[in-house]
Amino acid sequence: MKLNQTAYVLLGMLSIEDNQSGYDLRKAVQQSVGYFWGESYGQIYPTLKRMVADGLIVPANTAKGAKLRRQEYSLTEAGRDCLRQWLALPFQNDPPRNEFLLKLFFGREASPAVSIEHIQELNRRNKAMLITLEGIERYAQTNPSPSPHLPYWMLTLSLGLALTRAALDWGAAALVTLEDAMTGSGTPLTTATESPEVKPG
Amino acid sequence: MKLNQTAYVLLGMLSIEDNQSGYDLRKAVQQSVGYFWGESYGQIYPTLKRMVADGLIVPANTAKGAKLRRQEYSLTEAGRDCLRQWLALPFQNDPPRNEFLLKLFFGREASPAVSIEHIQELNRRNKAMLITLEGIERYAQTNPSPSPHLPYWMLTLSLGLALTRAALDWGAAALVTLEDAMTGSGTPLTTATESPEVKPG
DNA sequence: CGTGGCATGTAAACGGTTACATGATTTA
DNA sequence: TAAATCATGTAACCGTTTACATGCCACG
Repeated sequence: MKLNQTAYVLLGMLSIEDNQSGYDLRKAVQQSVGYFWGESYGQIYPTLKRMVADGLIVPANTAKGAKLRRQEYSLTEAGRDCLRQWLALPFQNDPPRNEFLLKLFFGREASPAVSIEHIQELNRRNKAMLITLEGIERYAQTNPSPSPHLPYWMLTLSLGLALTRAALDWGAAALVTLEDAMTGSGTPLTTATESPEVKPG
Repeated sequence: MKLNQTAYVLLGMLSIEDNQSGYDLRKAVQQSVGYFWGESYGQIYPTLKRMVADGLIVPANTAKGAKLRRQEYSLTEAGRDCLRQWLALPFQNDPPRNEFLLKLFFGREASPAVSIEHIQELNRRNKAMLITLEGIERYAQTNPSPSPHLPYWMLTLSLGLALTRAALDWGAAALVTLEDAMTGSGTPLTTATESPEVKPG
């Protein structure tokens, strides 16, 4: 019984809240771990079937209502055990692929304006991300929840905040570097014959 | 002619240094962009064939030596154009999948010791990464290269450094939080009723 | 009555990794 | 001569995304 990562996310989500449908789980993933994890229906539904076959979850009929044709699931003991075992395993470094950094690395082949635009776009995305994360942080602080999950959630949140802020700081400095080099007197970036100095600090 | 990302990496690498074989390119990728990009032979060799068929690169015989049976390639004008067009396109946010954060998010289901161990492991990996990146930085500063690529390379390097340092700072603080909560008097982590404060600055 | 959200699912295609197979050359 | 590295390639497999298909329900 070898599972894919999707299965573990679903187990985790069901460990937080039971009796969720595939649709619910997709939303839950998006709204909670969405900024560092994604799942698609094409992955979720087949995986749920498989997890039922493996005895990790059981179909559970909606107690109240049951208006729509929807299938909810809940964890079995085996499912909870499986989740715990997976949690204790060392985490894998996801195969790192950062298209932004790749384009920046090859930036010399294009006009400096291209790299500048990419950095500005990165800054825009990071600013939006920061606003989102700060909103969550504010919400958590003003609506103190007694959930035992909260400390862990706040830790993931604070890493997100720290990385986003660090990237924004870098972005501001990088723009200055590139724009200086672009408008600089003797050493335009694309035909540099001397190595421009990267100032430490 | 729709290309995969691998093709663009290879174009970029050949734009930096011409006449490289599949083997060379793999090494070049590992040694330069390895900390944010990976490529395997199973991807590189078929892609090279395709790029030849598409006229983006041409097989070039080794001028000097040619001892080993190896096939080198060099960029065509079409290949260079193709690279430039791609560079100017907006970058995609890679589907973000961070298994470390996922396990931390579900941490409540395991013992706090499990999450602590994960953070310690993350810190170990980040420390190693920091040493590597700082080594590259030191090398670049003591061996000033006149390469016009250098400013771009240094930018990618400095982002790597900034993110790694931010993650290490977070890791130290997170350990304190978790260990405090673990040994704390009234509010063990698994039944926390107060949200731990995330100190700004 | 139409739109948008709820809800489930499948099929095709893709991109990528892994394992395997082969053999030459260099270095110890 | 053994081991490490150079060097190329293929086949199987996996996980994932995307597009497509279907249809119900609530609300305006």
